[in-house]
Amino acid sequence: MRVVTILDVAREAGVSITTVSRVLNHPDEVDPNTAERVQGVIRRLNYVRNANASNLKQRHTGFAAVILRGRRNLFLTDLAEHIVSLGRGTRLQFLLEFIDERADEFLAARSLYLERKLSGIIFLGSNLLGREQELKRLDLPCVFATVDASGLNLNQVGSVSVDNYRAGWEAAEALYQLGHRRIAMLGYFGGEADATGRRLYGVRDCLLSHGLPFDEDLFVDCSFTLQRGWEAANVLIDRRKPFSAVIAMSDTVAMGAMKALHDRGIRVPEDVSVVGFDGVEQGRFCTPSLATMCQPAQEIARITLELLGEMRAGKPGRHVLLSGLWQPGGSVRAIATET
Amino acid sequence: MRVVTILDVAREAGVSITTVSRVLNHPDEVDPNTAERVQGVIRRLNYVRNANASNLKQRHTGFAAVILRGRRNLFLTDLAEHIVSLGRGTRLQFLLEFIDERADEFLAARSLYLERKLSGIIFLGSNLLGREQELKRLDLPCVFATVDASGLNLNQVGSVSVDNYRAGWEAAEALYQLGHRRIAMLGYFGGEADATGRRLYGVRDCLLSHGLPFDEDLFVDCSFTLQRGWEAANVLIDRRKPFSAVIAMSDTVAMGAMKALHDRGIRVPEDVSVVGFDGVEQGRFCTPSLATMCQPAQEIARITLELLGEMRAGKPGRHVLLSGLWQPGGSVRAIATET
DNA sequence: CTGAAAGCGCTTACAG
DNA sequence: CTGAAAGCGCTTACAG
Repeated sequence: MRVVTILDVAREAGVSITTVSRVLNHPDEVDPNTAERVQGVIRRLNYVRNANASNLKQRHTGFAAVILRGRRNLFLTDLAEHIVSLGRGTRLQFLLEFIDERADEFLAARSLYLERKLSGIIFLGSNLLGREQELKRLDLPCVFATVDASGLNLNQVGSVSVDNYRAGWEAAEALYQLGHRRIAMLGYFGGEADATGRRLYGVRDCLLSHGLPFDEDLFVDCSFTLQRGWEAANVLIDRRKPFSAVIAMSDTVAMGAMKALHDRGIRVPEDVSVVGFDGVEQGRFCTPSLATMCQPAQEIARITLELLGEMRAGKPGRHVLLSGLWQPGGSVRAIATET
Repeated sequence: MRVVTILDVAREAGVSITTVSRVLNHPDEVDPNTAERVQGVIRRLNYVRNANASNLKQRHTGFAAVILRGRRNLFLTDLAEHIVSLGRGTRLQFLLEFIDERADEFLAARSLYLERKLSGIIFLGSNLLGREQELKRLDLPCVFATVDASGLNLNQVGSVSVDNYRAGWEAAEALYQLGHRRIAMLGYFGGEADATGRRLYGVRDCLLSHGLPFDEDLFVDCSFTLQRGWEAANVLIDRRKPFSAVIAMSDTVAMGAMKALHDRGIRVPEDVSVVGFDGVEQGRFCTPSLATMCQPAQEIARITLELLGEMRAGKPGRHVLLSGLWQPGGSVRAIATET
């Protein structure tokens, strides 16, 4: 396959390669007529710039890694897809890495960095707890999507996430308003620096604010797969403590739990209401449809790229907090207030 | 951060850059003592080769693209994940591209190739129909996963897929044996060169072999998302032609259809049995669980990498056919044979 | 076994 | 607004 280069375009358009390059990189510095003619030739010849040559000059690799922790997490997969797709327009190419939910994402980041000389890293579903040193060592623009990293206060770090604490609170409040008092929780207590940990704190504090105690027996720790959600709900049921609602820290877990409830002859929402977190498409197609606290995936993806771009341009990282959006669903119902 | 180049290493080791390059690429062509000394300097200086410069000169870049057509196709996403994960051990790095289900994957492949000088392409969910010329033009190792490309007979092309025709036949046969005679189909008639097209032919021919006519009214064309499956099932219901079972050409479509049936007050499996295709995890957590014809994702991923490796080593492409595996589920039931 | 030199395709500071 | 020329960091055919 004969490869079309910038020289072919230049010859065909009767200009120098400098001008062609300018049309590509700084179109406003070129005479509009010339630019148009060159563009025409580019299209006609199907010219595609050689990224290797381009990046060689510009002294960067044009690669950013997207490290996705939690292979089976529908929301993160979705988010990754949005990011990769949005990135197509830009000069960045994304290397998508899937790592295990409880694997070390900083280790993965570091070896990728050395291998590929990345110009940025995007972390999806990371847990920041006690990792400040590792992060500092990385020394390149990092964006955390879905986790608030403002606590770290590093220049090369930005983040975008929903206000997980508030979102957790609001989800619990929604159930409280519907009359629920015995609310079980399925999730992972990752602590203050963890997205889902914050959700749990939000839920707990909402309940406490209403004078409801945090009941250990109504909490089951689980990681974020359908299978684990199913298992966790079974554990919960086996404890034989009454509950009228379940808040799962992700839709995937919620869907696994719905299945478990059904398998045990417990009806949703007649016997138990179920609430998820994330707003994945699958939840809307469950039976009953899953009520959930949505994270705006599109917007998170867009802002992630924006933040990465800013840091690559030398600006300090920012930390963006978005609101969760409550999505009603058939999986919850109002009940007579429990005593 | 000062970047260490091959020149720094050369100076430090007291040799030419040619020799350093040789140590990197053809160590056996260098005097062992020299090689060792250079290696020492490389380590001491933490030299990492600039991939852009290297790739600019070299034939193969160490990058292969995975082009996933059908963003919302759970099975393909799963498969992509397996491939990327398996690839971690090898020298290949995968660039994952998501393109729209009915977009042109060869166009995407071509521009990625030109931009990044790929050393291979993996197509997930491709439709080969009439694309032989485009494929030939690509002129680099290509593997089609989930589509049988043996009909093309190109040296640089390999494929691995389940025997979709047979799998379609067997799914239909399973329903036939349970007494079903009026079997509706949801999917996309992509023709002989399309994975799901073959499934549909298999279903049709199985029905014909039992003397059942192919009824246009019981077929609805739809692409592979939950939403489209939901819509297609509604179209089907609106036609008011009786049917006792639905075969969907993917689990995603089947799950959308189950929701639609439920929304319209039609019970699964009491009123209608539903069968999917793929074997995604979500199907097992549906209510009722989805009976489906599984594709072995792990194995497809493994063989895909194997085939790519073989072709990069100069061997001709092979075409591997696997068997689909029938997975029973609560979404089907036996009925009294219709007349 | 080793090195000087050409060149991969592009970008940009400089001169006009 | 445009072009000639230097150079990004590497690989390899060629000569020694």
